[in-house]
Order: sequence, then C-alpha cells, then structure tokens
Amino acid sequence: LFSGNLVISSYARSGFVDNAFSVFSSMLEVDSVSWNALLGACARSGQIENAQLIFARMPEWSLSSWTNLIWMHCQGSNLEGSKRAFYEMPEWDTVSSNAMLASFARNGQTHEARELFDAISDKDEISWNTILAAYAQAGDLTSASSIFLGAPERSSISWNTMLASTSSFACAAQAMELFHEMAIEGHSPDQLSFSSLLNACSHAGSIDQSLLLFHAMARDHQELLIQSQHVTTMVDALGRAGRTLAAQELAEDDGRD
RNA sequence: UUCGUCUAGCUUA
Repeated sequence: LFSGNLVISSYARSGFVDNAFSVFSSMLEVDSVSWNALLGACARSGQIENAQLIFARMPEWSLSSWTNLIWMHCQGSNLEGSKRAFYEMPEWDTVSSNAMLASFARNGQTHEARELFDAISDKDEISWNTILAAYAQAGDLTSASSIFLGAPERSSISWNTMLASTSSFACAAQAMELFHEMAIEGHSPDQLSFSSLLNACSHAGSIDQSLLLFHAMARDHQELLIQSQHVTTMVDALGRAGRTLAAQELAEDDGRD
C-alpha cells in the first residue's frame, strides 16, 4: 500500500496520469492517500473531468481532496470553481486557505484576497507570499511593499515577487536597486531574478543597458551559469528593438543560429 | 520524500 502510493504520487508529479491510473487499479488495497494522489495527478495535468469523476467516487474527502480541487480551478483561472470548493468544504486549514488565496490572487481579486488573508489564524510564509503576489500581480506596489516589509520573514520567493512586480510596473532603476538589496540581505538572485531584471531593462527600451546587465551576469554570477533561456530573452529583446545584428551576434556566441 | 498551498520571463501565439 505504502509503496503503491509512492509510485502513484511520483507518476502524479511527472504528469504520467495514465500510469498513475494503472497502478491505482492494480492495487489490491487503496486508502485515502491513494485516492488523493490520483486526484492530484489529474488536477496537476488539468484533466478536470477526470478529477471530478474521481472526486465523486472517493469514499471520503479530506482537506487534501478539497485543496486539490481549489488548486486545479486556480490553475484554470476558474475563480468560481475554486470558491465553490472552498465554501463547500466542511473546514479550512492554512493550506486550503492559501490555495484559495492563490486563486483570488491569480484572478485579480485583491480585496477578497485581503479579507481571506486577514481571516487566516495561522498564517505561514506561503500565506504572506501569496497575498504579496496578489498585490504584486495587480501592480499595487504600495500595498505589496507594506506586506513585504510587514511579513515576519522574507524568502527568495518574496524578493522575486517584489522584483518581478517592480520590473513590470515601476522603472528598471528601482528593479536594479531591489536586485542589489536582495543580495545584500543574503538571498542570492536566481534565474527568476535575472529574467525579471532583463525584462525590465528591455521594456524600458534600454537595450544597451540590458546587454550590459547580461554580460555582467556572465561575469559576476558564473555560479548560476548563463542559461540559454536568458539568451533567448535577450535575443528576442534585441530583435524587437530592431537590433537584428546584435541579436545575431549574441545567438552565434551562444552557438546557435 | 505515501496526498494538497506561494514568485518571473520566454515559447506555444
């Protein structure tokens, strides 16, 4: 049973829903973990019909089952679906509330997100990061900053959330500043931080600044390796700016066409 | 590590 569940969940994570199904049906005995793992497999791969069938057939519903539904509808930007599941479930915990919070955030419902956030009694780091993301995605940098500063702790995810929002809703200089503060506070910028920043520069129209930054990345952060995705971003930015020659050079440096 | 929740861009367009 234990090992069967382990196999189902690993298939679920890799997106092999069919395999998860066959393991499930071949098991002599299943429990609620098996059912939830199977439900999670469908939810993750967006098989909404199947997920609903499984949900209906499950012998019992746990917090995990409901949270899977909320999360699935969140991924599909189906706010009503998330809310239906959330309000139908008998009790809430921090994880299910966080999932609902994410759905509000993704669908731009910052007020409802805030109400729910305030109502969560045991807020964890994810609750804070999710409400932060709600404001960040809506471009409300003022509220985002106050959440960011008010949170009990700031992880790399919090920093990246702020950085991404600043990159798209404020100016490149501010994004750059955050980027440096992040490092000073002991959170190494990662691939996400870089692409936000590159994007900020290219949207600011300062292609030359992007190029400088790009080369600085290669120099100062070799431990991150310049990933081809960044090269792609740069090439695209150059292309959009009509700098086809520079784009070509960059692409060739990277060994592509 | 037997099940559920948080961040960007690019691509698919």
